[in-house]
Amino acid sequence: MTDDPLAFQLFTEIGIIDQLGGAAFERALPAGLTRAQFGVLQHLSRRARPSQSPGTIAAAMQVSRATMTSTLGRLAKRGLVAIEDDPADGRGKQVRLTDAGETLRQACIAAVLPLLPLVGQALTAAEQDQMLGLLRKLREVLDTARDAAP
Amino acid sequence: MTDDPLAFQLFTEIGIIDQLGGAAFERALPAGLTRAQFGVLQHLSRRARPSQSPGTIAAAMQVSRATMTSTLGRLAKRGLVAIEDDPADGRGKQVRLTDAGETLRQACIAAVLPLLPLVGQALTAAEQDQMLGLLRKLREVLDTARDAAP
DNA sequence: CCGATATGATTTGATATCGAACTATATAGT
DNA sequence: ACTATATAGTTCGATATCAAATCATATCGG
Repeated sequence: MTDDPLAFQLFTEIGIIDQLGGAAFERALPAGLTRAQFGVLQHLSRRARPSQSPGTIAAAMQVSRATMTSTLGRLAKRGLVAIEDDPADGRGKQVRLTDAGETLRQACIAAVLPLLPLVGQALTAAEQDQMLGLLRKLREVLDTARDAAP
Repeated sequence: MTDDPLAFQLFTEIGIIDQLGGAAFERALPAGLTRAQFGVLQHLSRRARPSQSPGTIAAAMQVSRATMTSTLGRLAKRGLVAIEDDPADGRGKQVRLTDAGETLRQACIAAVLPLLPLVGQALTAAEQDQMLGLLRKLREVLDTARDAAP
């Protein structure tokens, strides 16, 4: 069970943590919001530009445009974002957070904050820092490899 | 963008790495096999017991029984595993790897090995070791929290 | 100016995943 | 023995995700 190559084990652990952490996260989120949906709200609220194209958001979230179409559709149906035609480009759309979206986003933050100490229970601040550095290095290489391969 | 709590950033990186790594992995896998399917083949081949119940496999893979029903169904349809009634328990099933499944599993390993050096490109062996230790600590806490919460 | 190519978004069809409801069998408790 | 409860597996309806195909509009080249 532990005779796999180190790299294999790394991805196994990462996959499990993503699953466990994501599940805990969504359990805490109000109103049946999903991680993907919260991610979009969070992304939109952090941007200086009040409105972005679906493609830009998809790239930032590292998902395909097809996925983003579907997620944005659900958010729009709940009135959390507004999607309008881009006046500057007939093909494009522009997405912005509505007031309801911003309100719910803040509620999500509040709902999720209590989970954070859990990480502190596992790792000291120094360890978290260290881990973040390692994860970033790994992510950058994977990112580069992806751009190169297809 | 980086003013999130550390723990937040950790999970963000982990999510992205899981996505990028998983995508690269599945691109390398032959015959449109998925990570989930490969995981089951791999799990079955590593066990001393030649046959396991769906529930046991689901627990080992950290997914719900419902998910495993669906994945096993697809594997069985391709003849990679055999599913039979458990003679000792009228409710249960027993799953085992077929010869075709074992053959394909080995092909998967061969197809995927070339990806591993990618990790070495990002992290030294010592760093990988360190990271694995940190990931395991985090996973264990999340695992315990999950068992406690529901 | 127009045909060729590129780009933005959507649709379609597949897989994974979950929780909840359901079926069938097993086990416990009295 | 019989009812109550627990467990194994499946089914259902959502969501996320992707690749490929499609549609509309932009842009480029000549």
